[in-house]
Amino acid sequence: MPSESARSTRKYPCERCPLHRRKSFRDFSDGELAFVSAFKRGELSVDKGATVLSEGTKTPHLYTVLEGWGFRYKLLPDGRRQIVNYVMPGDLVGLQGTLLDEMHHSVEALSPMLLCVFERDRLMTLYREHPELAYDVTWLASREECVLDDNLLSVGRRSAVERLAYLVAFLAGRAKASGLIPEKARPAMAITQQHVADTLGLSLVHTNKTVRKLAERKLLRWRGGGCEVLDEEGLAALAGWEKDEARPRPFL
Amino acid sequence: MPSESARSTRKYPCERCPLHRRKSFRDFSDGELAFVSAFKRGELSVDKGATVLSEGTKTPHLYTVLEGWGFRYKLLPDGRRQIVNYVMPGDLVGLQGTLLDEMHHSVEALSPMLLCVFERDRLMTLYREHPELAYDVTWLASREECVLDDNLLSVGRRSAVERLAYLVAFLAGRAKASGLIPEKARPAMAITQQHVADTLGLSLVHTNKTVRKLAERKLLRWRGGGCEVLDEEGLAALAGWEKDEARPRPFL
DNA sequence: CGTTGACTTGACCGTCTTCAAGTTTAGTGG
DNA sequence: CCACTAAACTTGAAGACGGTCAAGTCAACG
Repeated sequence: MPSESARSTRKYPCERCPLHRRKSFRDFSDGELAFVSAFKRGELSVDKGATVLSEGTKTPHLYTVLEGWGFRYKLLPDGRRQIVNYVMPGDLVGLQGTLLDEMHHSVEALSPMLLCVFERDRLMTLYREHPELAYDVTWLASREECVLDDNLLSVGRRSAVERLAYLVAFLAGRAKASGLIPEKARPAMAITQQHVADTLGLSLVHTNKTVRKLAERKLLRWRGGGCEVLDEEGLAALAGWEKDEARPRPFL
Repeated sequence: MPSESARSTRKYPCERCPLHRRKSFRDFSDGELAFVSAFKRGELSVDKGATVLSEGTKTPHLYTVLEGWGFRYKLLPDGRRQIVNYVMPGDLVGLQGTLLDEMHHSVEALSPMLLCVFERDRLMTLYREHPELAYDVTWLASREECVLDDNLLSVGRRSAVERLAYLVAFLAGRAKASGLIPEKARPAMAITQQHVADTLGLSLVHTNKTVRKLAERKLLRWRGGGCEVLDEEGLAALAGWEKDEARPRPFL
């Protein structure tokens, strides 16, 4: 039974999608679930450090992150790198490549990742048959835009200390909401100071000294190749930022 | 005849929409034209310097820029301002406010502007009845995301001179494609150095000195309250950037 | 002809970068 | 378990880039 065996290579059929279990994500109707289930064409799992999507290429795929996390980045010809955002469970990856024909950024895994695979050619079918889901796709694109606006404000107008505080609070908040890290425990994220530097538009050396400053103020701690958040509210206050309340959000 | 007089207050009925005339914008089918025509609820014209949309508010409207241009920006509590992008003819304004419930940025006019007014509550109808148009809306959101990625790369990783070169080339390219300025003539944009500073994440003083440097290199000229582009390719080369070819793009 | 907003300029200072070492940690094979 | 290696993190010193302060000039407008 080939179809059965093909099915069985999937870790998660849509009915048991790990995202549905989380209260921060919205529910599907039966019709939607059936459609998405058929829309899903497989799963992609990649190692930590692997490139998921590459600038300048055209993939036939579109993904939703199921497990793990990674980052989106762009490079200048001489190698300078800017991380523009992070991708976490529930995020749609590669939509730009689908709509604009070609990827304008790359995506790399920060941990082992599991992604749900869709086919870009069938996105129009989704738009035709499930307007509510199409609306959700636009919602996701719009929220990404909103996050980018915030990041731009940060990089353009905040000092190094404020930028770091904002980034850490932002990542911790999203990681909790997406189920990447437990909601109750102290947030901890496996990330390198080089990544932080490339996100904030700072040098590695200065990033290190800035981390040190926030550690002295007992707002965070750096240990074992990762960042531990000690005082989420203190960080947010320092950045002059308030997290918007987490209402159930859509996903595919 | 009230309905007649209501109609006549419009400068542009959709059949004579100034955007349709431009080759950089795609064509509507008859059905789409009819729908959009009914979707349109009015026109909004604002003076130079007026606030079109305000962070934290909820408008019942969604707009497409017909004439003029403006900028999107965010503020920190202490007044520091970051301009995140510019809006030009054909751009959809206020989509975030529609999907995310509340505006997360403000929009201000850089010239007198004329905007086409839609009602946010009817966007779902558009998604249900015209999937192709819904797809276009997502396309627009996706392209905005792409531009923001580029701006973030610029602010985070380019030097002041490179940043300015990139911005000017970027604005000139978009202004021509959107019909804001004539395609043939030397591009000139009425903008203040304070706006440029707030876009690039620089101080006004340093922006001025940077403008001066590019002027010495004969790449641009500042005169009469605006910026004149002398060497678009030289600017793009300096920024390490290449403009993507202009294929017909969607709009509402 | 005085006021206002935009642009200029110079001097000084601080943040952040670069360079050039370190040290610590985690992973690997003996 | 230990030695070896590579990657990540740390630290200090010197200097560049960009910020701040404080005066300007200039053009447009009433």
